[in-house]
Amino acid sequence: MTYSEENYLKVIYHLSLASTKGVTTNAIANVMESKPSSVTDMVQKLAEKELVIYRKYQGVELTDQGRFMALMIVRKHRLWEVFLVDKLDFSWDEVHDVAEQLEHIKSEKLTNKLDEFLGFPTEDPHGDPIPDKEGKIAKIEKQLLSEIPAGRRAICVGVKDSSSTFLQYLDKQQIALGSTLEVVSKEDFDLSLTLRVDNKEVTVSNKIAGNLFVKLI
Amino acid sequence: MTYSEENYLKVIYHLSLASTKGVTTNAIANVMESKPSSVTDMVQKLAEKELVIYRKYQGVELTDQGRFMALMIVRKHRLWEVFLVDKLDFSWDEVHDVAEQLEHIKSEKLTNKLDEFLGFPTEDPHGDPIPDKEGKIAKIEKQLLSEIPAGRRAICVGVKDSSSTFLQYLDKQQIALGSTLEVVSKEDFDLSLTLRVDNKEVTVSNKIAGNLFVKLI
DNA sequence: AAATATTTTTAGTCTAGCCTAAAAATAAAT
DNA sequence: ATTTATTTTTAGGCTAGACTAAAAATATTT
Ligand SMILES: [Mn+2]
Ligand SMILES: [Mn+2]
Ligand SMILES: [Mn+2]
Ligand SMILES: [Mn+2]
Repeated sequence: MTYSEENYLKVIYHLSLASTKGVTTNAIANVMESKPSSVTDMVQKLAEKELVIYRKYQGVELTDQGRFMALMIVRKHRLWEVFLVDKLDFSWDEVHDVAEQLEHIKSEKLTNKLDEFLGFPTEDPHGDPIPDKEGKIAKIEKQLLSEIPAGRRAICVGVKDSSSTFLQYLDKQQIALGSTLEVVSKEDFDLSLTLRVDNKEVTVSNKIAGNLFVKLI
Repeated sequence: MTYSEENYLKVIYHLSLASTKGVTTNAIANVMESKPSSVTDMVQKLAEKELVIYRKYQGVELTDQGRFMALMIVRKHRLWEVFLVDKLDFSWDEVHDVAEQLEHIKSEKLTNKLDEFLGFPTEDPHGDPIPDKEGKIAKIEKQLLSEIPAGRRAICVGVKDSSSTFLQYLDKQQIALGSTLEVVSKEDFDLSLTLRVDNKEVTVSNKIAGNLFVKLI
């Protein structure tokens, strides 16, 4: 498995979570910031290796083997993110690019020892679940903050967008995983929300609320 | 800097320690398990980038910039080896291959935070010195065990060969870094040595003794 | 249903990093 | 000082993984 093949598998895995149909060539190209023709090439190679099922013009789906490989990459990515934050004091907006590299290190022993060293974490610093060594991944109970009606309280449990601009915005608003958010009111006009966080009121746009995962309490 | 360029620089660095002259094409090809023609190719690219000085048929030497880059790769390699042994309970014969991968991770912050997390170690699990972030590397005082005369005592401080067969042999003989070795006698015929280690006597061949670094006490 | 737009695939190129085989330079032996 | 052996370089090829441009298939409008 090359570095590049691993990246394709991971992207296909993430895209396949969003839709039940086959993952399209263009969608992959967009995420990878490459060209559809390059994607077609690679997808045909992955099909040769039986990591995906490919039918011309119909997109691709992961095989069981392909999904397992993708999950192992996701596992490594998220474990390394935990390592960086918990052990090396990185902040949650600094870990992604380094984890993109570390996820390709090939050593089962390393992955499993790291998992143990970190205390078998179940979630990464962004609230995403960490697959175990068998590829089992917990389904985390969560909704988007934008779907919560006024008057309800919820705990922040994850982010949909984990770009550093978004994460730094949350830091500035003092919103972290585990924070309790009360939806004070919701504007009909732009769907912006007024929240109470730590006894302070903040207003966030619908776009912000649509990228924060919460759990009602 | 590609993965491959980094490997070349590192190999050139290691070979340049052994001889004062330019590092030869064949020597590089041997270590890299590749062909001299491939080496010539790459060496010309590195010369373009001013990482080495190359004169046809005369071998290469690192420039200051090239040496610094090589040292940063060596630094990462050895820090990761310490991490694997100290934090993840790898044994000293299991770390090299994984460190070969980890040494290519590009993040100064990661390297320096890791260094700090490990308590700024000065040596790796094989007794090799770890360059600091400026590229300074301590010269460790050491001799080969094969050069120690009978009757003297010495502390084991490093290995020249760090193949897992050799390291496992040392484990079996209960020789570790820090062990005190007394040279009880030396055979004239084959230069084999009888040592006292932990009040037990062991006989080791000249080949073994030629791969163990010690410091007289 | 036909026309138009979009998506996807194919065909052909390019570069990095490897290779083999042949030529050129250097080193060693006679 | 030649001849012979070794080392190194050049020339030409191959594959992975990207690209552009053109063709083919599918989706959307009219
Ligand atoms: Mn990430
Ligand atoms: Mn994450
Ligand atoms: Mn090593
Ligand atoms: Mn080492």
